Amino acid sequence: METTYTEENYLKAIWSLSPKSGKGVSTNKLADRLETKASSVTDMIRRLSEKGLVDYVKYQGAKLSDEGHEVAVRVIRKHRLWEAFLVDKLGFNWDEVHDLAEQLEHIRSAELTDRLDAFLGHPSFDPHGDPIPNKHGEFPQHERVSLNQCAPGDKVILTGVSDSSASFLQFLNKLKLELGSYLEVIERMEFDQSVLVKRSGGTDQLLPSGVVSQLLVTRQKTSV
Amino acid sequence: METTYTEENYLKAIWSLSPKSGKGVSTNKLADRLETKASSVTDMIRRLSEKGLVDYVKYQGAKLSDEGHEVAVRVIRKHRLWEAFLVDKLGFNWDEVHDLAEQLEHIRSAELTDRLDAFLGHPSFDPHGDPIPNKHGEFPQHERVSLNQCAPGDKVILTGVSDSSASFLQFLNKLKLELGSYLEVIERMEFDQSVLVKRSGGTDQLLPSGVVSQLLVTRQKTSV
DNA sequence: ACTAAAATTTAGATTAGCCTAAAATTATCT
DNA sequence: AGATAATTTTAGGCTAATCTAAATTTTAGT
Repeated sequence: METTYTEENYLKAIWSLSPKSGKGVSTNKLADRLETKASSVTDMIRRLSEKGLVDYVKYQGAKLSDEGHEVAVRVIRKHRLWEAFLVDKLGFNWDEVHDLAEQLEHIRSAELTDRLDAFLGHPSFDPHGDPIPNKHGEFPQHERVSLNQCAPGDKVILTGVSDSSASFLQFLNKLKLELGSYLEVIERMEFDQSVLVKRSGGTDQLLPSGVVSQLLVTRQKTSV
Repeated sequence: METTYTEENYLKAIWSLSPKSGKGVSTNKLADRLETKASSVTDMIRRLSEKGLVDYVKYQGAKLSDEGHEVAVRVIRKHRLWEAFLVDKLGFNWDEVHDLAEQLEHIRSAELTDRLDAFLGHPSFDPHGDPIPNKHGEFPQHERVSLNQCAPGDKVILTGVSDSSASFLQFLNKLKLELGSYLEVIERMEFDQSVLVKRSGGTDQLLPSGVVSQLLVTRQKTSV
């Protein structure tokens, strides 16, 4: 089955917006994500449905079919591998690579993808900390939680962010936070829900609640 | 100026088919190269002409404008750099990479192109021996020398002959040598000054000294 | 030079992806 | 439940890139 760039972008958007409930993704949400109009989305969804890539019932949003899911995961794999390449090999900053990967993810060649994967040493996570599915579409095991959900005493590694906007990523740079950063939760401030953490150097740092809620971490050790 | 993939492919085709005479490239030649119909070519040429990328006079073919030439060379630069990447870094064979490079050449990012260039060590030639223009669009100097003057280890492209007699050219055909052929000098035989070379397929071939002295080559990479 | 052949352009259609405006459906609020 | 708001779909059009078939222009042969 041949898919166009645009179709792949729709499938990817449906994948990432799909609620755990198993419900369809609404037309407006897709239009919003894809920066297009609801009517265009309806159009495309119907075409994807005719191709068997999406299950679609009028007024009930779009769900990926098994085949659509496969295509979406393949594109996501390529996106994340290219991001890893751009950062690890070409020296880009992790906040500069998204738009480039949006282009590179559509290059068609399973052989290229697999060779790139090998060249990079079969990485499990991309520079944003997102998991990279393997060639069979399987995601690596990992349990990530929001820093919000951590208790004083938790020792964690920053493995991802919920907000990938440039302004947020630049703010993180200012805070000297990056993927792989080690943090120990000291205390959550009652006053405004900001969180005091200890950094690997031993220095303390106060993280505003707006930041805390966007940080995804993997627990190294849970207190209590 | 924004250019679509298709426009870039047209510009590239015009570039590579442009005769030295300075005449335009004919509609049919372009249709042939681009595997499309003459009427489609006329259409596109007119659009490129309106954009100022091509100089076009009805029935007289297409010539690149200065701006069109710039665009074409930028695409060619990307194509050849990606080919070098695929072969040198990912281990593809040089005859497997063309179609992939046809996709990758359209990735839009001067920054990426320049970083890739640096990552590859600013190569002057791609795996097919074609010169890679630098970021200013300048092609590397190619100095032609007689194959006689090459040392073992030199990697060269056949770019000319000193003897244009029919009998010599027919002999070259027999030897399957043509302009653009890639050769790696293995050894010069003391006995009769014939030269052992490795051809692109990996096979060795012995060239009699009479032939060697008439072949003009461009060094891709000099040993020593 | 004239005519036949070849090359090129024009005319009119098609498809993917998008748009606006209007109509239809579903959700929400008293 | 009924009215209104929000969401979604339909209808009708647009553009880029392509096609076929017909018309035009150039080239080549005698």
